[in-house]
Amino acid sequence: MPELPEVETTRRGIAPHVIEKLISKVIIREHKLRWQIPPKLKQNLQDQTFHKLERRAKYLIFHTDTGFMLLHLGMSGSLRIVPIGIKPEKHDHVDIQFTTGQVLRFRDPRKFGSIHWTTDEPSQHVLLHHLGPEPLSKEFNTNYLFQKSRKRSQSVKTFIMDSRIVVGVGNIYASESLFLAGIHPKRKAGNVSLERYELLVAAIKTVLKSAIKKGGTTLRDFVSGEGKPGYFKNELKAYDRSDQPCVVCGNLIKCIRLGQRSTYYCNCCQK
DNA sequence: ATGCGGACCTGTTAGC
DNA sequence: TGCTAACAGGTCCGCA
Repeated sequence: MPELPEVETTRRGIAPHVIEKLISKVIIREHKLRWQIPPKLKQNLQDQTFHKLERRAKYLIFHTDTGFMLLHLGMSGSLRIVPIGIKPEKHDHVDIQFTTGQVLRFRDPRKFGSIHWTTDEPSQHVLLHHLGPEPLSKEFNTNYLFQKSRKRSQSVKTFIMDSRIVVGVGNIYASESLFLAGIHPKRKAGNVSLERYELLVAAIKTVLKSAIKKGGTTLRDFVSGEGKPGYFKNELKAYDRSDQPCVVCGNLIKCIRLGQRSTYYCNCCQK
């Protein structure tokens, strides 16, 4: 369930259990996720300690004395803290055990997630260096987005989902942000005014912040290992609401495909 | 350079 | 009820 708020929630949830704890054992049951897990990961982590856990886009960056482990949850990945001794289930691919008696467990049924190791500055990593600004940073502002959008013919929705433009806007929050900003998802990015980009930037920040806040309420679930899905579902105004009345005008929410992804909007409120 | 479609996987659900 | 097809929160790659 990882969009940016879920990744951030995961980071906050697991950090107290993994930071400055001694790693006693690493178990890799499935080496091939989206890419091969580095064969040396095990020995790199053995007897090490994570000093810092950062998030960049949807990547989690674990700092050690000798390098960095980068982890992406893909579409179906999750990280849990469980006590040592709990039997792994079918899609529990990686365990990192600590001398505290706890295990950081990586589960990913669809195997779209990935784990990497780098000794370079993580921002220079081949998968990170091209990334656009964080949506909640000052760098991501009206002028930036407006400039980037000029002469773009693609839809504004696929535009804001492009990680080179801005990171962390996934399929759910793209629909939600455009709804909040009153912009039709199919409109050409180059054809949206400065004034409306101001609304969109504000909407993206508002939606993500509020979802992170909601995610905060499920920290306990993440940590204990029983993640309750759908905790923000009732906050959604457009996503997954096909044929249900728009909360603003009452017209039925529509669903179309854009870039092979379901896209929800109100034909009356979004122009 | 930009933008699109395909690919990677498995689980769940809708439809016949 | 049982099988099949479509679809799911991401994002990289290659081609036009």
